[in-house]
Amino acid sequence: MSLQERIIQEVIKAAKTHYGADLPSVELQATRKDFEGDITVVIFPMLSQIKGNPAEIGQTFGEDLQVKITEVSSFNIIKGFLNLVLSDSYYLNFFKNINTEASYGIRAKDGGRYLVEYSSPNTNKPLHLGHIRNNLLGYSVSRILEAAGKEVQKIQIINDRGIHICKSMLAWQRSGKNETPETTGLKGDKLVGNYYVAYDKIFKNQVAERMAFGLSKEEAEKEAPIFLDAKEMLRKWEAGDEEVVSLWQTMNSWVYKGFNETYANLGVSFDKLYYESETYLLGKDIVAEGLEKGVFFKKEDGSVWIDLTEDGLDEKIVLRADGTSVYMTQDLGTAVQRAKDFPGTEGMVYTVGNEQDYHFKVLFLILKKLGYSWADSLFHLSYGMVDLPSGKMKSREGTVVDADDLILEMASTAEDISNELGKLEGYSEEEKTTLYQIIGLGALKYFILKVDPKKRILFDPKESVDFQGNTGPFIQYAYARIQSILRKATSGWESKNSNPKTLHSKEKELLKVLEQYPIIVKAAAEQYSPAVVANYAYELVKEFNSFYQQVTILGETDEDIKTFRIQLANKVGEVIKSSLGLLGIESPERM
RNA sequence: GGUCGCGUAGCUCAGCUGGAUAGAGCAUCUGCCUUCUAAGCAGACGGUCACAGGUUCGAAUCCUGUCGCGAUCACCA
Repeated sequence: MSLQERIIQEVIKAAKTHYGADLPSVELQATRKDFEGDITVVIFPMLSQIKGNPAEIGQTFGEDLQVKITEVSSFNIIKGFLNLVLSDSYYLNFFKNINTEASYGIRAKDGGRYLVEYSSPNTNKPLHLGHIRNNLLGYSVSRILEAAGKEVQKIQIINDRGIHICKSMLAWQRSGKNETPETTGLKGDKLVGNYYVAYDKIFKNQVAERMAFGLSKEEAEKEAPIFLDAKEMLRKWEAGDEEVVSLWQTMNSWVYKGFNETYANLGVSFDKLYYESETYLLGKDIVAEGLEKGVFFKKEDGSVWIDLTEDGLDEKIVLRADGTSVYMTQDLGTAVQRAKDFPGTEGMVYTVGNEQDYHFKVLFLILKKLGYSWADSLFHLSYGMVDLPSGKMKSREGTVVDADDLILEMASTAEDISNELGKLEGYSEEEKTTLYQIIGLGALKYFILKVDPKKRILFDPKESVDFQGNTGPFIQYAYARIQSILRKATSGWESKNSNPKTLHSKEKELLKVLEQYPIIVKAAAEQYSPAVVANYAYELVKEFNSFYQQVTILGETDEDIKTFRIQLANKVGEVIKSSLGLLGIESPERM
């Protein structure tokens, strides 16, 4: 039984013996820093059960607790708060327990499985900052769920089909230059992205020409020759036209190669890929099934709908009159497919921007109405857009922050700062390059992940991402400092026993933060929120820096205390590395 | 217009399953490198927690309304 549970039990007992009251629950919280103590019992909520003065009630409980629970060394009462001071031996004992634990805070696999879908970009545009947020979130949540004891399958659905792909293909054909990534030296996704832009340019010209002849914008867009050609190409693709399919495969392979490079640079990966071209027909069976069950209904024109007005939503189409799939049809199909591929899954997470909140609400509701037992385990990990000061990023207008460029820029900033500080003598050029990448990415990833996913992020390219204060490098730096100490420490400290009699207040504060780590991991998993982990890592490092500044480690003359401090620093380093790892951030040995 | 989300210091954000005097970072200012890495530490300055009601012993936190910002309400994905 944990100390918290024992305290609660004793308070309930004391309430019974002293006041004859049955407390339904007892509220405990960590004592605020400005007060003396470690754990606080809040007296106010008991006043409905126990009549009396909160201060006197607190006094009674405090006296009882001090006697019954040896770890409680003293107490004080301020207003209705009973602050309990825990003995140093409690914290020393806690440290002894975790000191030998290999991966403190990480739970062993409990047999449950989660699917986490993320990334899933269109294959006609290079990745930008918005995709970076998606990838970092999805990857980090996967790591967090693993740390909470789940087996995680990271999956991606590749949006490799549809009219948008045909547009790039068409523009490539028109240019007649037979350009390839090899001939141009461009990354494949960039090359294809250029053709998508080229298509749009032609399209816009054609629309403008027709509007000049008096057509409305809608009419002009529908009649633009290049758009009609794209539609024709899509028809050919669906019919399996050899030439079209072959070009489609070639251009897609260029894009995949480019994307994989970016994923590798970002440090994200996937366990299973679903291709939309292979799954877009799924879902029609489910629609048929739903019609039979009476969940869906057919309109006169033959299109199939679901009526969600009783649930406060609208009517939603699930199949077109001509029998072809809409977005919803596909998503129904892929969801069912996933449940088949991974039976017994505890949860499925969809990492998709918040502009699709409504879509997922409807999707989950439909699956539930269709009677799938796993429908309740679906979760839309919705996140806000990354906006520029000028507003939304639009690839067609060229107002995007390119993912590859940004990653390079971050590493280059890290290099500039490192050179200025000049602490890397002895490192080879190769080691330095790796380090700049680790620091630059650390800054970028932390910058994005420390923000609550729900909130939108404003990114100003003119103001570069910080490397000081509440940032990734700040946390990485603490890790590097700790490693430096460990390198200098006399070998053998790992296995030594250390039995300091008392604790420095900074040591105690540090141990309190360490004590939180398993709870933080659990909370982050429950909330699907890397931000919880990021804020914890920051708090831990702040506490460590303060300790480091005020307390000497290697200079300590008492061997027992010295060993303890080295071991404590080592443990802090481990937890920093572990928590940064949950964010997909690496911890450098030097910086 | 309907629905959903957000609104906390000049800026970027924590805190939100109700608890003590609302916390950090950046920016501005002041100290600290002859001692384990100054990407650091210690401090100063900075707040009508958008606004108005309500519930409560107690509200940044819960409820209602108003305002502001964003998203969405496609036989696009």
